[in-house]
Amino acid sequence: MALSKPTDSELEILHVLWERGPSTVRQVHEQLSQTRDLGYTTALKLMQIMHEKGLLSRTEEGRSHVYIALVTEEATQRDLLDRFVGTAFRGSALKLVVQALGNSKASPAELEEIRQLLDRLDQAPEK
Amino acid sequence: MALSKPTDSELEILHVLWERGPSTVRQVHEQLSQTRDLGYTTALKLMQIMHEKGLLSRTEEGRSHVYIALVTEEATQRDLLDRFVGTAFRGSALKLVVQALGNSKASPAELEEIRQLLDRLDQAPEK
DNA sequence: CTTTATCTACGAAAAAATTCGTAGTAAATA
DNA sequence: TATTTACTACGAATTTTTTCGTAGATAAAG
Repeated sequence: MALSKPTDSELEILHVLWERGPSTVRQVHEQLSQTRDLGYTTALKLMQIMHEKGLLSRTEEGRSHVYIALVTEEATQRDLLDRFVGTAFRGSALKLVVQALGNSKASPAELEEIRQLLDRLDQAPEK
Repeated sequence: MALSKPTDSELEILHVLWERGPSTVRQVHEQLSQTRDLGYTTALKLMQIMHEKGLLSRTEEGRSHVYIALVTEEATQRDLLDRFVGTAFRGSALKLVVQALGNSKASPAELEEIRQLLDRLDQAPEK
């Protein structure tokens, strides 16, 4: 069964948890509210919902809860990317890559990194 | 002024119009309903809304309307990709490319195409 | 002990996106 | 001409996502 796609807000919270590691609502809210207007109980509610959905686990720590992401950043990105390639690029990962490289101002070092990845893909075409 | 991001449903309709060219609601609905359950008036309403938003233009053709996408597939993909890199990959186009290449089973020819693109980017680092 | 601060839980409003029914109209058909 | 068919327009119900206020509980501070 495929995970349900996290909403944009849920993704914001996941980012904080991935970055900070296990965190309280207070901590997550503090970080998010630096870049955007968000009430404390809004963050709380979101995290409660994410907990219900199985996206986060939590442990009691004194009178507050410490939340932990139950999905990894990598798995989530893989999943979101798959969907995105499907909906926005009609399934063509190649087109997406070309577009992404075209848009981005990648440094020579980064371009080199991609070359090396391509070489590895050539050598190991088998899954 | 930034375009507003098309919703998932709107994107589906845009795909049909990009593929078929100018089309009536009937034609769009026929195609969409092959892969998903969607009422005729739902498609109609969506296209009317998209017309109001300036995403589509339309001309009367007999007693029906022929709709045309006012945004190109390329521009839309560029815009969606920018947002997506931001929200899902925290702005790192490189990570997205690496992930996309890793997931996809690209053919040697496609890998070669990407190499050539990288070469062009090397040679023309100036915007 | 009383007040204040800090939590969670919960309900529900608000906003955004999706869906469809009904009405009205005009063309096509019987 | 009467009926059926194929459209659009429009209002509104539904669903999903986001947001927050209020209540209750417990710890900390006065």
